Amino acid sequence: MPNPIGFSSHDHAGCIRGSVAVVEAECAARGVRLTPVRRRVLEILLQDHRALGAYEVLDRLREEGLGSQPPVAYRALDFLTRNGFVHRIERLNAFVACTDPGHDHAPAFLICRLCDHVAEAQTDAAAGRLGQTASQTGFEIERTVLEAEGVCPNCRGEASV
Amino acid sequence: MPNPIGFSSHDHAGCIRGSVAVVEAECAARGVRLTPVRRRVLEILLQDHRALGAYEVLDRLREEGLGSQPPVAYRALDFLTRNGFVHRIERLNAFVACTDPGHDHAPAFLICRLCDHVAEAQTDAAAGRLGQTASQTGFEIERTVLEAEGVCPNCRGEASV
DNA sequence: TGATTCCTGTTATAGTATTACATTTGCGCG
DNA sequence: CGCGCAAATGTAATACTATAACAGGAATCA
Repeated sequence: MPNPIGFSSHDHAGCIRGSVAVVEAECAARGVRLTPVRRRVLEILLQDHRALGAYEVLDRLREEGLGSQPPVAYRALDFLTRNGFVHRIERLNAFVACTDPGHDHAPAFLICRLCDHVAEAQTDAAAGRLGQTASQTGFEIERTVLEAEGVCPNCRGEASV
Repeated sequence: MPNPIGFSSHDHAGCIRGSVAVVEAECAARGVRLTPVRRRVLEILLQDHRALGAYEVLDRLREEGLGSQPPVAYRALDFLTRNGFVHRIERLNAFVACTDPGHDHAPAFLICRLCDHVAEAQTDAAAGRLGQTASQTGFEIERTVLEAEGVCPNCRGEASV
């Protein structure tokens, strides 16, 4: 998959089907279960390339009778993030579907503060300047969070600050 | 100031006095007010090179009779972060005093998941791979969050995973 | 079929953050 | 001086985010 999906139009229905299929295959390969709730949460997140809060996800589940209490949503989100199918956006306390499930990667995000859309990119932050500082001091990096906030190309066109 | 303070011992009392003095001068220069609550919150954060949650800060304020409701702490923290004297750690929903107040900079953090200490470093993430992706797509980066989670040199020595 | 493990349902509660409005303080200016 | 504005604080109420704890159900495998 090329790089920064999220701010440009594309075959969205196909994009959803494709991702679900990949995740299904990955789950089978890893011997973990993509249960109905988990699958539905993934689909909900795939609908938008937007970050949704856990309670937004929960609201949708409720409408569909798939569970109505917070732990239902949090557990599904936890499963999906543990397996790399969904990423958590720390800056927003929210979640987005991974645009490239199946490959291990250190994700980075471009977050539009106007429309809340999120694009996923790749990072090698741990290899750069921060990585040098870390190795100099003996700090062992296990995970990096890299999130850039700003204005996306679509919103830049539309005047408003 | 050299680089990664936070995991090594140093003249801490002096470090606090120095930072407060710099912040005082900056406030005067910018025509903003370092009120008693704001000053105290800064000092509280300077005590540790640890990230404190807003409610931890609030507890200390309460003990000292400086305000007892959440907005008191949040407003002071907001002032301090707006002015770059304190940074917010998104990963922890918490706050640390800046180790180099007075200079505009894009901070990055090394967060130890065992002892919760935080070291501040510099970043140029917006110039690296993520910056390329951004400029290719027309995304305008305003701010970056770069936080690395792992194990600090002190905790690595002490066996426990 | 029974044991085990993983998943789900539900209640309750903990932790983080903001809105709204009343009051006070600092400060420039007539 | 004292009026008036802007900024800061005090306080109550509430919204949003997340987890603990335990009971029950479903899939898997000996």
